[in-house]
Amino acid sequence: MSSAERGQISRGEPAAKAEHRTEHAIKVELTAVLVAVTQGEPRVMTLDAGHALPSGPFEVAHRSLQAGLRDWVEQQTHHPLGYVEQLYTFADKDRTGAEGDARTISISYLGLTREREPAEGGWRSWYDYFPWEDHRAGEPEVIAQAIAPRLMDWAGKETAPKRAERLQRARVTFALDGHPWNDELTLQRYELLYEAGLVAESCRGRGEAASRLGGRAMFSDHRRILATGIARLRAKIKYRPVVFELMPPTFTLLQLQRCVEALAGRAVHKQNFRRLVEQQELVEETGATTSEAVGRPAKLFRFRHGVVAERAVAGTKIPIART
Amino acid sequence: MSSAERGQISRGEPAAKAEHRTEHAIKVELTAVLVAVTQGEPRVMTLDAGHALPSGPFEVAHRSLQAGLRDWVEQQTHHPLGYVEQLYTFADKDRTGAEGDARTISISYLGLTREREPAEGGWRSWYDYFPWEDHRAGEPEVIAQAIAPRLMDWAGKETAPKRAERLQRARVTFALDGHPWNDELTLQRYELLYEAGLVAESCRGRGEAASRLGGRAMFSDHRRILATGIARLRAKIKYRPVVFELMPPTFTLLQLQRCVEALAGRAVHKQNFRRLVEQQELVEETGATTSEAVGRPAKLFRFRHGVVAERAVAGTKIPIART
DNA sequence: CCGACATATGCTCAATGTGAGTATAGCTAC
DNA sequence: GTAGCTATACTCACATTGAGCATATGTCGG
Repeated sequence: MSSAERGQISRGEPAAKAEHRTEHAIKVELTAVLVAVTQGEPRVMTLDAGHALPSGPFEVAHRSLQAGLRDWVEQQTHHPLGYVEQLYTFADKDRTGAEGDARTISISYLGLTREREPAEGGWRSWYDYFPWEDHRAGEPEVIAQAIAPRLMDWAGKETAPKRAERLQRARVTFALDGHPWNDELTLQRYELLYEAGLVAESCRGRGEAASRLGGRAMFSDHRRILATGIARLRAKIKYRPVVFELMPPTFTLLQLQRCVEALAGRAVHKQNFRRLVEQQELVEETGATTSEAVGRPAKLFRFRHGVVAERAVAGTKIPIART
Repeated sequence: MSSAERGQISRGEPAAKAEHRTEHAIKVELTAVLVAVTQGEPRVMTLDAGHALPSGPFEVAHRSLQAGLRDWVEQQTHHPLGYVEQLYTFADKDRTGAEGDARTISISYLGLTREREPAEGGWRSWYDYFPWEDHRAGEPEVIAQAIAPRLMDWAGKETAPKRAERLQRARVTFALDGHPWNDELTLQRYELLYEAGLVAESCRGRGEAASRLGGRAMFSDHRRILATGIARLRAKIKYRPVVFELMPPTFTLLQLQRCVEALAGRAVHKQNFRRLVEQQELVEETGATTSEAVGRPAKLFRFRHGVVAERAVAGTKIPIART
């Protein structure tokens, strides 16, 4: 048994070098993408008239990163935080807005919750920020009308090898020339638009006209963080039963489907959706039915919390239509 | 167009609160899980006689987190860093060893590379640290012999509701009672053993005897970071063509299979593996064949770099045998 | 030169999963 | 009652996947 295994060891080289650091100029910021789905729209909690995500500095007093995040979010939004998972840690020098030369590290988190009644201020549809991401009613016009031609122009400014690469990226991420739409590429799409100078954030300080793509901009790199959160959530609902964090205690299968569709930004085949949800035993009937205004009443279901323990981390497999 | 979209905005509430911070006591550490596969073993680059991962503090002078990481790794290991992706950011107060009360944030990265000739010092099989993770030749004895009974004891110390939960976690993560083995649960298994006090790291400062499970311990929370890297890589090879970052320029399909098996810690069905790799057009023949000592010569292949661009982020689908 | 042996490679088959469509049931509004 | 809507049950073709059999092409010991 080595000394390390008794917890006595002190590391050599790396620890020694650590003494020379100049860490006093590094700030650590915690940022939350807090998501809820209401009235068929995926919503994100914002501050400052929709320009910022809840965030605050990590402090020595915080027990953990998550604890610090919870403190800030509950303080700023007065909204409780349920399911939380870490997203990404950003620290690019040129992306954090006009903050001088101090370095800021943003540790971002995704939070899922049920929007409380009555509807509070900060909730906004995430498609306000990414209109090109909503394909529930087919491909949004902005892609063919504005995005595609501008990306072509942008690629055209380059010469052969680089141009081909730009064209390829545009085709794959925005489903041009018959490529299939991939809902999980939200971040890649935003980054492509950023590089192409088509979002307001990439024009900052350069005095250029803001984009006319229709998406709202945000403070600092918050829109990038939001894109990261959307991409992660879209990927995750396909193999982990996290959708239920966004649902009320009981719900109909159609409500569940609408929730998934809102998040994924695309329509799903109703019958297949039911088949999958039921045969995976993710839900159980409550016995009650809804009495909505119109149509045959639907059975009410609740999430079977048992599956989380049983299959641990198995797989949810939400079917997402491909055409 | 709002002021934010012209890049003029300064955030209200959160920015104001940020002034009260006490960030001077927070250190930011960059840590690398650098992986290579040689002689059929998945290896990780270590320092300090295998007790630490390459790491160093993030400094204001670094262009980005990745740039800082590359600097440290190349300085400490003299080994170039190829493919890199962020893993996770840790900051638990009680997991970073005996460093007083200064808070340390560890931002960890996964790096993939080809081990250089001649074999250098720091490379170690990651199964030295996690012997229970290698199921290529069936379930390792340590699970039935040592892990399972001790976890049962640990669960038995609790009363009804909590005991059931512990038992369930043990069964699912370690494939007891007929549950299938899930190779991606490396981190969950390590965390379970940590909680149960069965790894040396969780006995630190408590004077308890170190575990006899056979796994090497590491400095601070480096073994947890390594577990995170293994889990991520095992998940990723199944849907992204990252294995090729670990392969030489040309290779046979069996070599590729052995590499995947080393990483996943389980055997795969040979014919199905070939079928999948070939029909996905991940590789192309070089025209040459190997002339190994024994057996029919195998065709040599190279990775088709085109697929990365073509299918962007589509899916590799490496088949992993279930029984 | 032969046969044992080892790896490479081609092919089949059953079971399961998945996308898409048809058909029927049970409500409300008029 | 019927139009119109949603709920729910089945069907079907096709792709994917796990598993195994068969054959090809080398080396090696005699």
